[in-house]
Amino acid sequence: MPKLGMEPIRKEALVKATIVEIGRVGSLDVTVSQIAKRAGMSSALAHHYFGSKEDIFLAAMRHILTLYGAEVRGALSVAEGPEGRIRAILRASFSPGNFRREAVSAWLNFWVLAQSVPEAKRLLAVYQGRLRSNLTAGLRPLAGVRAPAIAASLGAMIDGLYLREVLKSGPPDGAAAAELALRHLEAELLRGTENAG
Amino acid sequence: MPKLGMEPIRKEALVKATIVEIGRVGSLDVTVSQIAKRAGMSSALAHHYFGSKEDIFLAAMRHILTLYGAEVRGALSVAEGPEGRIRAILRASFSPGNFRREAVSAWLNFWVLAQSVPEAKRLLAVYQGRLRSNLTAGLRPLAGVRAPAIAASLGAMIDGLYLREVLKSGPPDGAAAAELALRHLEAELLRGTENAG
DNA sequence: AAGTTTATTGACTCGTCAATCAACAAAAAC
DNA sequence: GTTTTTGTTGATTGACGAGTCAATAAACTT
Repeated sequence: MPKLGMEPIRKEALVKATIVEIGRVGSLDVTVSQIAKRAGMSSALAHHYFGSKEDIFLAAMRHILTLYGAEVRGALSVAEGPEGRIRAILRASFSPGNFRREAVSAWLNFWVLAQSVPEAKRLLAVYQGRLRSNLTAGLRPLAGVRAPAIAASLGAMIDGLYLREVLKSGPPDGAAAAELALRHLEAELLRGTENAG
Repeated sequence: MPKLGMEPIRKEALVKATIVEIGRVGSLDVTVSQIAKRAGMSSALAHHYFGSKEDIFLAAMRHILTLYGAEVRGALSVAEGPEGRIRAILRASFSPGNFRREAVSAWLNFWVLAQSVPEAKRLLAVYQGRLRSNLTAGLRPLAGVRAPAIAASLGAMIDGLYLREVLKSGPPDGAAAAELALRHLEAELLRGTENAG
């Protein structure tokens, strides 16, 4: 009993199933059949809607990036003042959702994927560019011309803290990571005032 | 004409070939046959010396970690003074060797591997522990009781800068990354003196 | 010299998996 | 009401790959 307009529904189900499976296995070694089964359809249908396995992965990556982007935008929309905006970005970056097994596996594997799949690399560049842009905008009133430089180092700090938190044994602590990032920012701003004064 | 004592030679050749292949492909999707071929032997022999493909990967990971450790030790051995020791660690961490394709792929994939293979996770923890310990020791004379905290953030900064440098388009610039890490350190130390004074 | 250990590989097994295809079903268009 | 479009799957193909094994050969032991 084929209902019409299934395509977007099926695609979304496949994307979500892909992320879950990657999280379950911890790598990209997931079969199209596994994904399709979790999404409640045959593997043939997965191939029908997405042309290939790689296309499924890329769609999943876009979805993860979209989720993250939405989280940042949501946090920014209720933030007040420059420091509030920076805090909002940190809160979004270190939110519990980003530490769920699926998200962690997704990010780590997308970094690997970016090594060999140009489109994956492009997507990651888009994400990094947006993060840098958001940080720079938030920092401008606080750091003036030094905003871009501080945004760059803060961006690296965010990635590094995330990686640490994710690789360490035991439950990740996003709040602690955000705290450390803020301390880094404070230190950088402090040097700015010293140089300026 | 089987010469005796081939085992260590074969194993080393396999480990190096594994790293090269991972670098070439950009992922762990390398076959034992590919590795064995590059190492100049049959795949059966690879299975003979290492029990399984996973064992080969873990040996390769140990090798990468050993290389990195040796680089750090070498740089430390000629370093003078606390700041010199920190600089040495940064120089080793951002050395050109760590930005070679093989090393990059190795690190990224080992992070992924650590998600599902406990031994891989353990090895990464050893590496992180050593880095933290080295940084803390070097920072002690500069930062006193704040040394451990600064070491933690500097460690995250190192990983984050490495990741950025590795994921960005264009040739990586280890020197620039080391420079940013040093600036971060300066900022942290500056705050320390302010609080102390 | 007979037996054991080490080195080595080609051939093989057994499984898996991405991708394709033929076929079927229902809705829409004409 | 027939044709076309959309949805769907079971079955199949074709390839590949990890791991095993029997067989061969050289060294070392006794």
